[in-house]
Amino acid sequence: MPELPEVETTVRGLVPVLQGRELVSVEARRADLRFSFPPDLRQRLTGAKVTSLGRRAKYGLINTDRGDTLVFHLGMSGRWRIDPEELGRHDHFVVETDERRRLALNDPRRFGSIDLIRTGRLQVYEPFAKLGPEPLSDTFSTDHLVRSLSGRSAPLKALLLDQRIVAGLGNIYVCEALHMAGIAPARAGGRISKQRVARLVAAIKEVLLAAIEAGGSTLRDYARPDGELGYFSKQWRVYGREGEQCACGALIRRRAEGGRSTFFCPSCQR
DNA sequence: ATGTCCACCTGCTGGC
DNA sequence: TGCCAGCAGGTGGACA
Repeated sequence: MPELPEVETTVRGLVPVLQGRELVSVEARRADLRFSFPPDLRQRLTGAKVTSLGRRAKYGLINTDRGDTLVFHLGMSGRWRIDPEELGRHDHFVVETDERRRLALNDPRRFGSIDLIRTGRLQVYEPFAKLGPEPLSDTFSTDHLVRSLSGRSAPLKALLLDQRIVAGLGNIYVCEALHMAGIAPARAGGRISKQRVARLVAAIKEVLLAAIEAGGSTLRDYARPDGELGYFSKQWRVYGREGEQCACGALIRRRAEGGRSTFFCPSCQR
């Protein structure tokens, strides 16, 4: 379930296991995730101490005292398993700490990735270079979004999924934020009043914060091998609710666009 | 440049 | 019960 809140929750879940710990064992069980990591990754990580963890957009960051940052992306189906009893065929990357805690990056579809980057070069790291602002930062403002949408004819929903405009939103939270802001997903990006853009910016921040909060309370579900959805899935107002009643009474609709499903309320989203 | 579609990969669900 | 189509949280490349 990896959009920004899930990655944030994952990173917070890794902190107690990894922060300040030495990596005594690093095992790559298969290298062909979305792309292959550097061949010296294992050597550079083994014996290194984790100094801190972080997140950029949907990427998790694990910093070491050797000046390297392990960058991971969970793709569609990735998650970290904490202290798995045994390893399965989708546990592609496994580390063990000096406290004998074990972490396995599990990703059946292998759309995720890991990479090892010099920490000082993260800003010029290619996948990061084009990313837009963090949605929860002050840089992500009404002015920024108005500028980014200006003159664009693509559906607003598609533009919000563009990580160059705002980094970290995915299909679920875009649907939820648009519903919260009362804006139709198909509306052209450049044809939304500033006032409504302001409402949208607030809705995006609100829905992400709420999801992080809910995720934080279900961290254990997250790390578990069965990979259940966090509690926030129970708070979805439109996502996954085709045919159900919106709070306004109308029926929620689903529309497929470019291979993705959009859920919306035709009555309160205009 | 912008907009749109598709491939990448595996697993699960629902309909027949 | 078994099979198969359809669908799934992301990303980036191809194309018009």
